[in-house]
Amino acid sequence: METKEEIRARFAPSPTGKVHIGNIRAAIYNWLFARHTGGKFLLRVEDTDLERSTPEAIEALFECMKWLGLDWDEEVFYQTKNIQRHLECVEKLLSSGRAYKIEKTSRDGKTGIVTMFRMPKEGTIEFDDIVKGHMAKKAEDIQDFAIVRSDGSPIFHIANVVDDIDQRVTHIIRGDDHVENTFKHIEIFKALGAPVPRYAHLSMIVNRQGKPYSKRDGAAFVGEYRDAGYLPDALFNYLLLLGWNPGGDREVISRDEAAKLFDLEKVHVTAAMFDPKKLQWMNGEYIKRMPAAAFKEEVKKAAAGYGEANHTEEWWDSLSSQLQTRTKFLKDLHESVRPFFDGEYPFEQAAVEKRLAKPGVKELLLDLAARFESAPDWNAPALEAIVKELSQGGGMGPWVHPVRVATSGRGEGIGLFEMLELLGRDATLRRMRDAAGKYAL
RNA sequence: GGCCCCAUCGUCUAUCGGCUAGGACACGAGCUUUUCAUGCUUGGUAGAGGAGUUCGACUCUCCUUGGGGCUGCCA
Repeated sequence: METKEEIRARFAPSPTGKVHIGNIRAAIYNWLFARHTGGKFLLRVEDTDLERSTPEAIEALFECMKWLGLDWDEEVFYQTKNIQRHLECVEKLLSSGRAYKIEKTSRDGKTGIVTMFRMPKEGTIEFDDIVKGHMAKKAEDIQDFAIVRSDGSPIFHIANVVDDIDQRVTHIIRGDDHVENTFKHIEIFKALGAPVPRYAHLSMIVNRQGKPYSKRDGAAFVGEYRDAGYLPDALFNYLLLLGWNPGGDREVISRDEAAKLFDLEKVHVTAAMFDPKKLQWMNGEYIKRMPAAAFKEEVKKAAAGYGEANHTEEWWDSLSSQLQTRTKFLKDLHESVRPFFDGEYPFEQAAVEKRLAKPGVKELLLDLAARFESAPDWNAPALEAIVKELSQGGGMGPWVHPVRVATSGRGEGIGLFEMLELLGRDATLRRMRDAAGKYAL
């Protein structure tokens, strides 16, 4: 009886300081596959490019993984620590005749001895890709290729395969750009007497022109989305949908649910175009679905530094519930929360011109301030009743707009009367009168 | 050039031979509304082209066209 093989998937980026969204999608699919199957998700750092693989770059990679909730199993595997093994395996290939040394001249004109891997000269190499299906290629169509440089350092092909053997990787889920390499790598696995893992090649994320999405097309790195205020779960969900869906019409899918439903076989073969608009929508969905308490914490965080007002929890609850449906990005909170606190707040030029710098507005504000002052209760319904009475059944716009700009400096925000309630009587009256003097005609 | 892969609304996609081709984003209209949103209702837009298989093809086969990938002492 054969014991059931443990599934081991891996994400093996070379750290460059920034993690590309296409790359992280591969990480997401690996993670999902491992979590779905109950297998292991391994992280291997292919840090053989000493120039770029700085400690900072590696740290940035970890950070990005953590931000997206991509926790890995076992210790991080560093490719540079396995160079001895790579070279040992090359020796084996050399002695079995599957590798040979030859003098070559590189593109930049330097001549030296490199070690080449010998491909078979006839027959076909084939494998069943979990997403692309059956793949076959005539051996004669693939050239022998270098595995050790003239300076003695192992090249990607051998390092990658040996590491996969040593990490006992059973499933290789990676970018489409590696399909051709797969035919080569399969031969190395065989030549080394190792079992050939299963492969799944993911299509690329492309731009409007159908070319691989790059930094020229917009934000291409995970860090940029974090800095722009995207929620990690929203990015995760959006990237997940770019090439896979659970069937039916479900779109907003939690990480756990995705892990439950994920199926590599249903991953699309076709390239997917990146749509920032839909990502933005997805982010809004996640903000709307945030637990109220969590959102309130974000509001408080955004307000930190605007002066210490002793607001009650009810006050914060009210503010944050008003804000939650109108917030597209958490980082916008810092600005939208500003008028609710004492101290300077900016007046938007356009809003001032449109709503305050008009004849009659000064009297209107002063008159309304007086009426507000004698309001029996300071709450939204009471204030609304006052304006409603003034408007005599017509629209409340002529009163509402100037008051909003006068008290917040901006043309938009949460419901006006809710805002005034939160602002309180003193601040509201003071601001209305100040603005009447400063800006209104 | 050679080899490999791909092809449904503008975009992401559902469909696994029966389709009046469904959903989401984006866009338009409307309702709700003090603003901005949310919410609700609603509109338009798709199977690259050509053969074949079949009672029946978006779904299967072939060709054409178009797109992408690879073709390094990069990964």
